[in-house]
Amino acid sequence: MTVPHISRADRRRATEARILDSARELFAERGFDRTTIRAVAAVAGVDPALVMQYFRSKRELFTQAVQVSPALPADTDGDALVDQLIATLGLNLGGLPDGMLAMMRSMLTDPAAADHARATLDRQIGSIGAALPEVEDPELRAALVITTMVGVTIGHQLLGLEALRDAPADRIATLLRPAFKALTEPPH
Amino acid sequence: MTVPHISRADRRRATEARILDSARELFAERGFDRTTIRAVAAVAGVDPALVMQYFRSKRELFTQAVQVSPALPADTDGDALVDQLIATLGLNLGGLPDGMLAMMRSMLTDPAAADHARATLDRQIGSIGAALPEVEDPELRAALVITTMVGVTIGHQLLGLEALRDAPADRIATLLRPAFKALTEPPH
DNA sequence: GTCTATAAGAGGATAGAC
DNA sequence: GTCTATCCTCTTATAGAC
Repeated sequence: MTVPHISRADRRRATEARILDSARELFAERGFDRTTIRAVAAVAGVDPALVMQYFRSKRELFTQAVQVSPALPADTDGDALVDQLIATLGLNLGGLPDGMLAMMRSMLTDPAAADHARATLDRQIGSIGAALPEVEDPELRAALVITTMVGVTIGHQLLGLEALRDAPADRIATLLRPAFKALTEPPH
Repeated sequence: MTVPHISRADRRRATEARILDSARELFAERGFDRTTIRAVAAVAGVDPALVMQYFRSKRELFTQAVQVSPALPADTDGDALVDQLIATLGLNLGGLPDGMLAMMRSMLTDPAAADHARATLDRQIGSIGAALPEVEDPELRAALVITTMVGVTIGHQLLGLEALRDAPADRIATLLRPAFKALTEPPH
């Protein structure tokens, strides 16, 4: 009977992953400052010192925890774009990955998270702006679309505003569609 | 020659106001957690212990610092509303009062600030929703308008996104107007 | 009334035992 | 490799001197 090959390296990776998951969860819930190494360790069921052993600092742990690909919008052009934006928003409202929530949660109070967020959002804005070639100020329009999504997501996921909490995601998407169209359309 | 009547009470009020201003400034810049009593005292040019003497705790200082009336939209109805929203946004982009910025800066990481923000935003949503009697889901639409303004304000004032930083406020307002109209209009 | 001194506690990081 | 013990810093808050 073959022994299952759970090497030390495997165990280590498993533990590391568990720590990372716990960290993401707590960072998403409380932000960078209020999340302690001790709390992360407690949730992961390990010793606090082990967390420091694996990741070298709290900052490093955070950096790795929020390292999630933000799913850049594929470069379709024109009308399909609005559909795609709405789809992305629907996903967002359905539940953003913890890594992304952690970044959003911390971006207003932690400078490093702010840099990360700025870079990510600027990239998305550039990408969307490039898909709007027929209008004036494509980048500005793209920025307004993205910040709208950020605002709605914050209101829904991070603040839990009454009027948004109960609303079904597809109803929100339906209402936002014409707004996005208006933002991305040339004046008629 | 009349002696200027600067009573002890007057001096005290002046000092208190200076502390409050410094606090607002720092809370708006760094958020609740990263603002220290010591830093507030330093900026105000007083002793840290004095800050504690006047306000009883850091929390109390914060509460008083963010106590700004959020300028509820007057209850006009229908089309004037969009104009008013745009005007408010224009003001926001021109520079929100520090008290408001402090609240926004902290609302994602400090539960008390989150409660305050939720209450304020819910109130504004209710007020705007009440001014949209002819459409379905007026509260949801109002929430989307408000969260859009929050998102744009965050991108502009708190994150300083490239594409928004350079844009003149009235250009932003012009682009957002049709989006707000779309959000507040019944389907045609 | 204002400041000095310090208590009290939290939390990140480290060294070394096992 | 994992945990114990501890260090060190920072910060709020308080007590008491001047």
